[in-house]
Amino acid sequence: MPDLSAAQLAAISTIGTNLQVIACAGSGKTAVVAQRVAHILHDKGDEGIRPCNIVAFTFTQRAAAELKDRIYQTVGRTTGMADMYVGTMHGYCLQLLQSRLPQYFKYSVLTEVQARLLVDRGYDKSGMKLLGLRRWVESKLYLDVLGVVREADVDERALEGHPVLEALAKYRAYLDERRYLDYTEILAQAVQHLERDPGLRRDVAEQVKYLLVDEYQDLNPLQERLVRVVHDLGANVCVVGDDDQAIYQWRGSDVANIVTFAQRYHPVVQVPIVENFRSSQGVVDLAGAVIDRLAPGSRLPKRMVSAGSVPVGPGDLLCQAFADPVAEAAWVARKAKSMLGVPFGDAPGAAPRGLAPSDMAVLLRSVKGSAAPIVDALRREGLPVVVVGMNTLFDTLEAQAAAALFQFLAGTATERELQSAWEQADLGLEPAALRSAVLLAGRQAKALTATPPSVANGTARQATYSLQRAFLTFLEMAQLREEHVPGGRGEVVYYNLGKFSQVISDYEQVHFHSEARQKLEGFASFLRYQAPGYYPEGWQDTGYVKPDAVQVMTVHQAKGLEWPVVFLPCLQANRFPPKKPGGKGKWHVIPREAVRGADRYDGTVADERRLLYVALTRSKKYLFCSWAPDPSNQLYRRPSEFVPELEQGPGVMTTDPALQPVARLSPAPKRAVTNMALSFSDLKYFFECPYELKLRSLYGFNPPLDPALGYGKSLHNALAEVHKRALAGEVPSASEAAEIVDRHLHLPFAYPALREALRASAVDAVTRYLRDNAEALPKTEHAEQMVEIGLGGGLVVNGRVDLVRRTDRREVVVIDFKSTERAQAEDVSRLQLHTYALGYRELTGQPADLVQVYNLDRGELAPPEPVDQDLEDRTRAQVRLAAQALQANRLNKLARWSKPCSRCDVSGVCRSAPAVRA
DNA sequence: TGCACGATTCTTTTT
DNA sequence: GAATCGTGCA
Repeated sequence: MPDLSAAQLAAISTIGTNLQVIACAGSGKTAVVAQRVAHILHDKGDEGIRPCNIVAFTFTQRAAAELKDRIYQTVGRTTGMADMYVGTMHGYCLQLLQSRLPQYFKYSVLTEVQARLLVDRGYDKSGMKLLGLRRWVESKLYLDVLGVVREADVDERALEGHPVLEALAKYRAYLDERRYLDYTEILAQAVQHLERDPGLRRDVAEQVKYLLVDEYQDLNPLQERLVRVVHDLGANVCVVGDDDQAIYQWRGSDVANIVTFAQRYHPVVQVPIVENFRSSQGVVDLAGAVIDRLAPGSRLPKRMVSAGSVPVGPGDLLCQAFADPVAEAAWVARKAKSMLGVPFGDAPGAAPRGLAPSDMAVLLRSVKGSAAPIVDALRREGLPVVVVGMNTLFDTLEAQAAAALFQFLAGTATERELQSAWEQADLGLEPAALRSAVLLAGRQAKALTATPPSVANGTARQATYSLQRAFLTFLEMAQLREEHVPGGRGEVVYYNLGKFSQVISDYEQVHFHSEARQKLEGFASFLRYQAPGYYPEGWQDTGYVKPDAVQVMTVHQAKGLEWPVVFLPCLQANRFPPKKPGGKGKWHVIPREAVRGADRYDGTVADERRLLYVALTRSKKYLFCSWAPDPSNQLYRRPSEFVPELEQGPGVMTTDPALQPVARLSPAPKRAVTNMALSFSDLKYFFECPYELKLRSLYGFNPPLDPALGYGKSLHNALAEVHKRALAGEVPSASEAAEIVDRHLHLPFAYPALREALRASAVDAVTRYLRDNAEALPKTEHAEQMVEIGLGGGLVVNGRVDLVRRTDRREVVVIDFKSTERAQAEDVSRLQLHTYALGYRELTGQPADLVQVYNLDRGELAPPEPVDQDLEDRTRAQVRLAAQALQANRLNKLARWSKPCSRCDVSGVCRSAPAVRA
């Protein structure tokens, strides 16, 4: 940590009043926030302030991980850190709902795609029909509209009698009926309960004493209501942000929040931190010149100054024009290559190192429209490239092959087409194996046509047709193996097929009960017409490994990141700023005047200017802007309106002087501290089989939905309620079991007979548990307790302990519940328990004495096992080993077919069962 | 220079 | 469905 500036010190030490930190780009605000947390804990510890009294909101999970890591580094090992909330607002609200309000235990969260599928499935029930929007084609718009109505500052009077309100009510009832929350609903429900529910208000008032809000300029009105209500419950509020970096208005963020904060909260101390420690004087001056052209009234007055140690040199800042995009891309690639090994000092006084590919980024307004020529050129120069967020799934041959399987099963593709799609994909399959997979699919298709749909709703159990099983079976029959895919494409191919498996899951979760033929036909047409548009941007890669590569991404994605070298190409008119999209929009559905500040959704030149400002301030030293007319497209023939001011900006040259540095070093990537948060379930998979973890968590292969799915969780939730009530001093009696089970039982995929059977066994289990544990329950110490184990080096393991209680002899016992739904190897659950014991120690500073497993199906408490230091050390070492394997992407298959393989749902794409192999 | 017309294109993304 | 381009005409 470098010496703190006066402004930074002021921000850190102001804890007595509300605080607004106006943090310019590169002002070291993460460090400031972390230090402020440390200061609060240190200073207010005597007054009883503990980590659990502090809540910090970030905008993204990535930012949360970074902040958390920084706090850990700054605060050091303090007990109870797992109780400090550092994360997104959505995460906090969900946790609030699901830890304090039992009616929410059984709810699950829908992704955007799933919400859309659900709306299309229930066109009428979802309320969409009321607005006269077209099914499938306009469901995205419908959800956008519902988002605005729930998240914006809506003028109720202007909307009175408008059908959108009725539609929203229907949509909410529909979600409720299916026990779902969508992202907006998480916030909306939490805010509503916080504003109205006295019990919850009391709890939160008691708990939250300090609230930190990062990226405050990006909050929308609903999120601001959350901050307001927590403040009104007595929390000290500190908001950190920079109005110049507000780039999410089109999503409803309201800069007015940050501009008027001091008028709306009091008392408030405002601390501007205008020193930029990141960039050279040249970058700071250029960015300053750009942002100073914003209309003065709309921003907080400030002037960023350079406070870092990075020197400026001639040719550091360029803004060039090229003949066409290909020439531009070629220059970018050549320049990037020539920057390799250029000496660069990361910190004042630090020995310079040679720049590596990962020190460079190419920032674009839109990856989709502009990335291709640049990525090609970089690859041609032999530079490793990572493109974030480009949707390529349905363009890949393997995804098309997977889609062909379902087209074939649905009768919309021929056997020939199926076979050839898989041959085209070139996955290294044995012809005979592929042939047998195709033939089996053919037999399945035939069987489906033979069964008339009318028998579908017979009284007997209708075997549900599983799309996922069809997919996995096909892959198994075809004997697909990652290591047999030619050309080193195994990892990519598996990643894409894993994503496809998630597409199936999304569809099947919503259409689970459809009759086989209908389900197939529906899915096939979904794949053909909808899916490419439903999955707009590729998912962030989930790998833990960060390759040393040039990053290509959008400016939005670059927010909060920094590089020594930044390229900002494709500065064309109609691209940056982009031309307005046409089509039916929100304002065709809801009247503009009903939404306060409706204009901000549309995007203005000012927004684009802020976006440009964000792009420029990502650079530490080298900043290469450029544009070129695109002769193939009449829209993109002129330069962006920002190009002239960049060209005339302070210190900018319009041709590359191409000065060679005196001495080049060999490229050495900055040793990145990779923060890694592992969940207990990751660890569980890892210890069972590292490759299973890879297939499931990294690639995303999902098992077929089980009709009994949700039973284990329901039981778990029922017991969670029992324990929470016990903690509150109110132990339920065995006669309440049925009532408790009914509150928590949620079996979305069970047919009626199964549901009844499972309900009966759940009531049994809970009754038995309440009866057998009547005396032990009052000794509950923690239920559903979050624990966290810091292993150093940015590595954190977190999870939730089912139950901690005291024995008659006052020993602390950590208990985990098991139901046979997902039985697991003995040694794995032992390890898990000992990890929990470690977590308990980190949480309380006290060791746990015993660990124990309670089998819910049999109502049996296994003999307790003592925790000893030696076991703890071994567990710690083992967890660290797992993390290292994950970081190194060393997730290998088990040596041979073994017992876990027979239970593994995804073994079909890993290895053959012994019988088949013979 | 101003206007009508047809052709061509349509971003950003977290939870 | 609408924004914006180039083209052709007055």
